[in-house]
Amino acid sequence: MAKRPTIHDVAAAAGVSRGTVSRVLNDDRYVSPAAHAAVRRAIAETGYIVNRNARSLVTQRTGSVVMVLSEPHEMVFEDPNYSTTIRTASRRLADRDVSLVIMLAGDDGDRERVVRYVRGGHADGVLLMSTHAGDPLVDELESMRIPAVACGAVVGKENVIPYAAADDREGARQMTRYLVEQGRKKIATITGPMDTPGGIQRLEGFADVLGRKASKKLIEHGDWTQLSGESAMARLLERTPDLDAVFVASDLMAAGALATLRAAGRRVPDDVAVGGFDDSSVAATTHPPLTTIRQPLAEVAEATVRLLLTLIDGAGPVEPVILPTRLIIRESA
Amino acid sequence: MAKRPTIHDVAAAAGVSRGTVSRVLNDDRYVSPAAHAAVRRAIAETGYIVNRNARSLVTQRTGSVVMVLSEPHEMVFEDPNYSTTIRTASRRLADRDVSLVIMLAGDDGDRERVVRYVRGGHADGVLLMSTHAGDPLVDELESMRIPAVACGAVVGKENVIPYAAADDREGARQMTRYLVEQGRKKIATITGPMDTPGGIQRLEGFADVLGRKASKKLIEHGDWTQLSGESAMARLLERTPDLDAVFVASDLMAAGALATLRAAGRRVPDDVAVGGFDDSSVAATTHPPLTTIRQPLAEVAEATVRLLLTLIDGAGPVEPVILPTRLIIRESA
DNA sequence: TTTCAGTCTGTGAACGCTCCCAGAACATTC
DNA sequence: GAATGTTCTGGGAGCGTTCACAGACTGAAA
Repeated sequence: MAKRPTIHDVAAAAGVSRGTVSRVLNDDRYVSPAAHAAVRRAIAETGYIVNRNARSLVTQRTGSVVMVLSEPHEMVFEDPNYSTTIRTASRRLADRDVSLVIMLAGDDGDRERVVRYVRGGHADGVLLMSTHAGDPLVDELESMRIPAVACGAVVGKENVIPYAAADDREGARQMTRYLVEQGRKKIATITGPMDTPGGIQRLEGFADVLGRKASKKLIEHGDWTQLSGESAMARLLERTPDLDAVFVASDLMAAGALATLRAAGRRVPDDVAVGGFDDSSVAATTHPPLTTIRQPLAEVAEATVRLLLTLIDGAGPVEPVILPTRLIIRESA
Repeated sequence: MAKRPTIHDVAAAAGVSRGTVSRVLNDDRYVSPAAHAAVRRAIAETGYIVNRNARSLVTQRTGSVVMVLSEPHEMVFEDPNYSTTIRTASRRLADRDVSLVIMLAGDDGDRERVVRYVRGGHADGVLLMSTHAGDPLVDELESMRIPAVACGAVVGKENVIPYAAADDREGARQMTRYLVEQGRKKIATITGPMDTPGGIQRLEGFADVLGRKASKKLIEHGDWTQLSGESAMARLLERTPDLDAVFVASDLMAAGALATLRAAGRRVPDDVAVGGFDDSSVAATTHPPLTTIRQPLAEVAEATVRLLLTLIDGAGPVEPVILPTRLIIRESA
């Protein structure tokens, strides 16, 4: 590889000094139009590209951001959201010439690595993905005072880690209301894990609409997996055979619930209406296709990035951003 | 943020010189046990973390790798493989203390950014994901002589960009053979785009088994989406109403094909057997669940990383790695 | 005792950039 | 024409490392 041109080469080619080239590079004041043009030309001629390492060394800014993916169980695989979020975030950050580093935080070793990375000053900010309640990493980041935001609230840290998220609670209300409007009388729900914002808030939305009709008997918990949806549905059916609708807090669990209902000889939606949540790719492939709540995943990711950049620029403080969901009517309800 | 300790501080604390500390840091020869211990202790005491920028500046090595995601159409969203690949790659790279930067290469602007990044010396290697035939980026990277490998072959560049991939061709043979063994006589196929390795090789495998019985009439092309699977199946059905099996080159397209078949009143698998490919998450949720071919995604990602690291270490040259697939029997065939 | 190879250590010189200061060049005002 | 600002430029210093080199200290062989 031929030696890359440095700021020196550009300066020589333009007939000015390093200082002037640096000023052009950083849009500083006080550069004569002539010098500016000469430098621009020299940069083009030499194919000069600024060396970020050298720059970071003196500015203490890195021009990159870490996205930390928590994967407590291997199961998170099933989450199709990651793809969208990673792409969207990458795109928006690139618009600002900030690069995105991905790090996993599954076990303590991983977490230690993240801390070392951040403490080493290799990132200007941190983007938390699906961080669970009580994750020690959050406290560590907090103590480092590095700009950090979460994509989806971090349960218990809503006031310390800013976040962007879909309006889970209102989404759950939309679905529950819809089921009520369809004339359903005995509406049950299968929730997500109660240490995740989706688990908690979708249940709250459900309860908001049903009030005291949302009895304990009609609530079961899953862990977002299809299998957990199957078994939760079975328990529900055993306890309340005459239920006529169920709001499932994720499409994947809803797919499981559908299987159980079919096995039990219940027709969907005739006997039992099923509502999902997410509008993920499985929603269209189930039989019948799922009526569900669409989350604006890309917008959530964009908002998260926006929050982080604001924080990094020191233009904060920032408020959480909650984005609206939408009812998608298919055939299951 | 309190000023971070430098190698100087460690040296002072340990009562040695910068050089010795550096030697300990890099496991150099010729450090006395006493000095070694003192430095280790000092590092722990001061909480010292090496500054990678400063190091990169002199070593010209960055300790990071870029993963370039091509997204020619927005559609690639549907690809559930990204998640797995990103996670696996991140994990394996982390084992070697290499960090993973994600960049998109959707349009020319993106590509230009990638080139600038790499040319700027910010990565030790490049990991190409789902790069299409004829992507100009490949030539550019080639001319930069930076270590690059692909996850899945780059069509037309198989001999210049090393890669790891699932054995698409043999996987297709497995499925086709299985359909034949089940006594199916008129077997059709829906392929992927013919500028992708999966599109090409899964068709080849199909043809390998069927020989001249794989007539043009029984072949239709899709673009990996569910919708394209629906319409391809419709065309097939119209042209050859008496087909009794179809091998679909992806699960998502297979889900589409199932919908068309159901709409046409064909029972699956009684009238028509359907075989998919990927064993992605939709495979289990379709009705009936898909018999399909499982790709070892995580292993492919691991192998890709291994190839790249070998190349970076200059321990190359390397050979492409092809990993075996497995037939997963469910109910659709 | 001298010689020599092998170990170990400290130091100056980069790496490529930005920051800051001193001073030159130019306008403007009295 | 001097005094005072304003714009612009060059170059030294320093960011935190590694690397190469020179020199000091060992112990064994001559």
